[in-house]
Amino acid sequence: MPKAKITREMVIDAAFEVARETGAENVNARSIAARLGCSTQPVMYHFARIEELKRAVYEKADRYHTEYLMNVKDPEGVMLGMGLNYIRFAIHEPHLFRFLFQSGYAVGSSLLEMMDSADLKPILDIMSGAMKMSTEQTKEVFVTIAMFAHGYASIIANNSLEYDEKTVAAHLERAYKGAVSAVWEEIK
Amino acid sequence: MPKAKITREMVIDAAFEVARETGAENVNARSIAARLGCSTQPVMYHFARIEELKRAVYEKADRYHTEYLMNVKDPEGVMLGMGLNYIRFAIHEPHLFRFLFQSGYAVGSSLLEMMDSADLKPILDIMSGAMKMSTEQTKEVFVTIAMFAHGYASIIANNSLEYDEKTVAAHLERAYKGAVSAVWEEIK
DNA sequence: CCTTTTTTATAACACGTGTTATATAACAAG
DNA sequence: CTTGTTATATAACACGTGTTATAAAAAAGG
Repeated sequence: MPKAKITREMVIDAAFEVARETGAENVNARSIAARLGCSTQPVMYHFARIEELKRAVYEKADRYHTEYLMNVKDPEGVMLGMGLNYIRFAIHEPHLFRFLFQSGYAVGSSLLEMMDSADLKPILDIMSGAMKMSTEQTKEVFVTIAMFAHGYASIIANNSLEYDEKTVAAHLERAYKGAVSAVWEEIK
Repeated sequence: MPKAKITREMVIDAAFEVARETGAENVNARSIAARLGCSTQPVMYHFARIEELKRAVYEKADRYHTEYLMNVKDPEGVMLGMGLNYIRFAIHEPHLFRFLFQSGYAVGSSLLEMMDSADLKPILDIMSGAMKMSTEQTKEVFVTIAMFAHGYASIIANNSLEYDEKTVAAHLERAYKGAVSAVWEEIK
């Protein structure tokens, strides 16, 4: 049994780069084969259906995105930092952003379900501590910031325009301050 | 010169309905012809390139969207009302929403350019009056609400899930209150 | 009613993509 | 070195879409 020259991982990596550079709609047997300098057979050998390959690329993109968001130094400003990273991702990886959020590959969970997911729990706890708020209050601020960041990011990813990160940061910060003060207002 | 049984407008209308019901990616000569109960020729007769038809459908969708947003009774709550309409549109017309904002047909203007567009000026003035704020302050609140609404709407349009308008309205209202108080904070 | 022009129908071709068939090449085991 | 399995190459088919060719049908003007 000769071992494959073209491994499954090589196929995924090539497809990921195609998706990243030109969009996931360009992931197909022939384009990936061309990038690997081989025929379409190695691709079809590892993935009987192209759909499977796209799913694998989606999952890789999802991991990359999560890692990208997590890259926050200051634990005091986790929410703001993650929000900014969310938008920066859209600026630097618009094709991946669109693949992740506009291609129908995402598992369909509603916003409110997402808020209660196990993955988010520890992050919300960290934010909660840094912001000196209850988990419920933190969630409220988070929803506002998440929607704001997603909206901003969506516009950027779909219009491939230059955006000044300073301006974006200023807008995000204002939204953040507002969301926080809205929570304090509710108490009074 | 016999008059056409299938008019240009009938073609656009049929294409609009296809886009609205099943997505703009399904607008093609054969699907439109089938809906009109004719061959592909009447379609190609009025639109030599399918791209032209899609552009016409885009413009119709754009007008429909604008009209949808404008349907606000209470002039006191224009901004909130328009924000809610923006999200409601995504709930009820997800395919049109995606066509309008995620298909690459939108003319590429940056957010800040859009804020200074002539179309928006009168609306901002109305909001400004109702909110007892300067135009600059109104713009600041508007950016926050617009991004929030667009983010919320994008998530809804891309996940085809049921959303409770009451819940959405509550979230939007909180974001609105926060954005307003953030502006007042800046003054102090 | 006939002619001319316009509108429509039918059919075909080009091209990209998914997928499959067939055969060759390469390697591990004996 | 032979052999059998595996990995790859080449080629082909199916199918959907854009587009074009050709000709028939239909109406307006005379």
